[in-house]
Amino acid sequence: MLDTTSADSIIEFAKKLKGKTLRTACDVDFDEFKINDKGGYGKTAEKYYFNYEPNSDAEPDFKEAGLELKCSPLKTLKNGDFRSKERLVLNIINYLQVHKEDFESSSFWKKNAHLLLVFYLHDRDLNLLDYIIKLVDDWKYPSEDLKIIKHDWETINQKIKEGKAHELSEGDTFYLGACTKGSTALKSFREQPFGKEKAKQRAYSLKQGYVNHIIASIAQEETAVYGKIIERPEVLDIVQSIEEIVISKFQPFYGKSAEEIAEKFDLHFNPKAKNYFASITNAVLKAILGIEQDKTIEEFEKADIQVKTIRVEKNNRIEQSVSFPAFDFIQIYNESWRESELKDLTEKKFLFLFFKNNGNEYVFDKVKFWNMPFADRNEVRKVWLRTKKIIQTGEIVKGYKTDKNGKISRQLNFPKKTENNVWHVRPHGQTALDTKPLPVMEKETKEMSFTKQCFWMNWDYLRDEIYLK
DNA sequence: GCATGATCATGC
DNA sequence: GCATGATCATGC
Repeated sequence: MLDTTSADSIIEFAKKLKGKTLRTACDVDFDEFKINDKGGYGKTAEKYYFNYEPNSDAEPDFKEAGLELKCSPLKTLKNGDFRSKERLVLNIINYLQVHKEDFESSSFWKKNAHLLLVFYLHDRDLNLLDYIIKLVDDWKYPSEDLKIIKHDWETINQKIKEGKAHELSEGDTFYLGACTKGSTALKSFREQPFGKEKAKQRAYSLKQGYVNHIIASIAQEETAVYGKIIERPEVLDIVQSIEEIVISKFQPFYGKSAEEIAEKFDLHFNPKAKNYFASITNAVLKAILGIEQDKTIEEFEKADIQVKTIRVEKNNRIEQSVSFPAFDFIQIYNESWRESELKDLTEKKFLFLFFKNNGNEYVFDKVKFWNMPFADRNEVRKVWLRTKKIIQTGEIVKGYKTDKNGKISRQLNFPKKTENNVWHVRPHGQTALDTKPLPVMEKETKEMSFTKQCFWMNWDYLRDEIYLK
């Protein structure tokens, strides 16, 4: 018998879901219901497994036990490991109220201090009732994480107090994000207390990287995989944030050459490799932060930080724009901007490591944390929409060019660097023959695949908005 | 074998 | 000098 006043009893009951599906776990004839709406999974579990009516109260779902139920999808990696399919969305940020709260008495903390997590394996071909439940456990934030989450919560509050709720971005924070929630329609815009501009509705959320950390922790793989930057949580009481800790650790190396740094850490990389500087910075990042080389940087993973190594020339010119992984034409074709990977990327936090050419070598210049300002995110959106349009029409190739060696290259219609101040599209594969499938036949080549492409951040945008600022 | 994080090479 | 299409070394 489920005792809804006891957290232990509820958790124990929930754990019986492991290995089952909602259809097999609930004593209900689901053929009588139609369940397919978004959020349907959690509602169904609440109603038919835990036997209570879903609500949107400010209190946790299991009020007496202080337990908030969250159901969330997993995906499987090629090696069989589980990862979170998405961020974990928590309660809506009430812009008109939260500025009066402090963390300990906040609506966020009241509702989400103790989570009951049900992770199921998502499969687009299945009815949600048939998703297999893989991991079930409760979650309380370890004290070192909680300090970062509290700092994140305060960062979000600060922006609201400055009348900038409409400019909120997930990249503002590390573990706890302010993610958009609800439709893009006008009705999902909200008043904010200190600004005239209406702000898109957002919810507190645990970043995908942080959810992965929870999953690893539940699956007890954690110690094998992760290293930590912050060994002693009390450090955070003195220093303000992850940003300041990382920057302070890098500062002693400013002015040293890449070779000097590599030598100091006994690192050996091929200087001709295109990722030479990235290899060094990645290894040094770990060395400086006191992390073993075969581990990943836990705090960075949890916060989904994008690390980019950049070479700057003497005149502050940055020779190369910044690339990202090749995109999937079919995915873009099927998605809206709101669902897109690129929209997520524009809300991520970046760590840039700059090396500057002093005439005969590249010297470690500085590091900079950054996330994209509101107005520029909209520019990226425009580039994405144009890219999608081109994929939809199948008009990718504009023409051909032959160089003096008789080598033919194609001219493409994808958004070029000259068309937008922030962002563009260019090829990104092993060769021009390295392709990905298309949803619509390319009109010129008559092929159902095309040379891999990716989004790029314009180098002059990087120089003006990040390096020189 | 391919994703990744980059740089190279050509021509205007 | 810079835009653009193409390509490379590495690691898993």
